[in-house]
Amino acid sequence: MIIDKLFSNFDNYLPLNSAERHDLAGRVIQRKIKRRQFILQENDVCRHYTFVAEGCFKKFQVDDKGTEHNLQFAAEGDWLMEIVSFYFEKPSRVYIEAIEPSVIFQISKPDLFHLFDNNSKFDRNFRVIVENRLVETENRIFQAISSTAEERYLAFIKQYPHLLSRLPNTQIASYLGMTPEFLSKVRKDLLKI
Amino acid sequence: MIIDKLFSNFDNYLPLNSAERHDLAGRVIQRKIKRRQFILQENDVCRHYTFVAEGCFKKFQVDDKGTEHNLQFAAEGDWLMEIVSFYFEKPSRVYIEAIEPSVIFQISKPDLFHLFDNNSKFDRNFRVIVENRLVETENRIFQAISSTAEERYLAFIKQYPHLLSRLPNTQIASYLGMTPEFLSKVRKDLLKI
DNA sequence: CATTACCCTTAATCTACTTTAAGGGTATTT
DNA sequence: AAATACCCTTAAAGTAGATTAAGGGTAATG
Repeated sequence: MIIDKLFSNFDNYLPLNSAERHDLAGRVIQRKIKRRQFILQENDVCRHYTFVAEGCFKKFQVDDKGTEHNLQFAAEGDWLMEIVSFYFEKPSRVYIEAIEPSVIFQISKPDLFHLFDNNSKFDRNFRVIVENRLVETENRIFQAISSTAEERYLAFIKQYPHLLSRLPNTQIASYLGMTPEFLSKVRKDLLKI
Repeated sequence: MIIDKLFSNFDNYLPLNSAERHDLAGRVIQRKIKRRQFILQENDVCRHYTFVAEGCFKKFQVDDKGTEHNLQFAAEGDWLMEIVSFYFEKPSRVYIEAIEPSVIFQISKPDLFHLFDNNSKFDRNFRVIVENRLVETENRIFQAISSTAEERYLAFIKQYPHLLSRLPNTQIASYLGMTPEFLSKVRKDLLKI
């Protein structure tokens, strides 16, 4: 069953017993998402926490010139959200779009808060999910302000080897904060060594 | 009383009643920190969540060449932590140093978990503290990968006007990912317009 | 009071990265 | 099968920002 991927994700934190799994299953919605389909657009309110069971998404923001900048990729086993929009019901500044045909589980704010109120293990688990995300973003900031384009690309390869073959280089360049042309040069120079 | 600054910080989330304030007060340690004093060094384990009641800190990471890169400033009312180090008791990769004489409140992991276990309001509040931090870091990533040095400096002025006069430009340049010399140029060019 | 340690600025030179333009390859759609 | 939309690469020219070096100002320290 595909929902087992959701259950076993919690084994990384505080694992759920069968009653808790049942509670969770009753509160999530399973959805099939096509390639190029958006599950969140700018100015919409983010109504769900999303767990990716299969496939891959990109979360990105668009600047004044209309250029997209990827903030996060999320593949199998990853969580996705736009926190301010979700908790404060503000319009989202980001888009979330499927890069591959995907299967996700989504949970709404009322359902999530119901879980929080009935069992503090959910509070704890979702705090850890956010904490993990914070660790990733702080690492990225350090790299963005301290590394060259080549160093950032090498760090990406090391951290996300499973994504490398699945993503077009244009998307990786956007994530790493450089142009696709320059990424192409970086890759060529690395082969020479 | 200076501890009221800690209590009233929670008014931004779920405010504490007097019993909860009493519980919290019994679990935090108040410390006076001198300018240039470190409260966390690389390779030490981060044993506390820190709340800044007075003064200002910088959290930074050092690259291979020995250059410091500021990840965060924390002044009155801000929270500071090195999440991975704190929760997993791993050696910290960052330093935290006082920029001004400061007063802080610190809470250890056992004391924090005691609060979590006895009252889920603390779980909830500390989740929101981490969420707020995540929002800030995601905004910074977007700026780091999409903006010029001038745009990043203008955004900094707008977001942290209270820090501008308290920090030397060398520290701001390190936070924004540029050299102090170039920040000086950016500031000069802005005056001309 | 003298001295050292920062800190800010300016300017010349250098380089990492962007922009623009173009050509060929491979999916996706019709 | 043709047409369109992506995608990757290369290369020339342009620019944002780094590096190096130097001078002067002001705050911390003996």
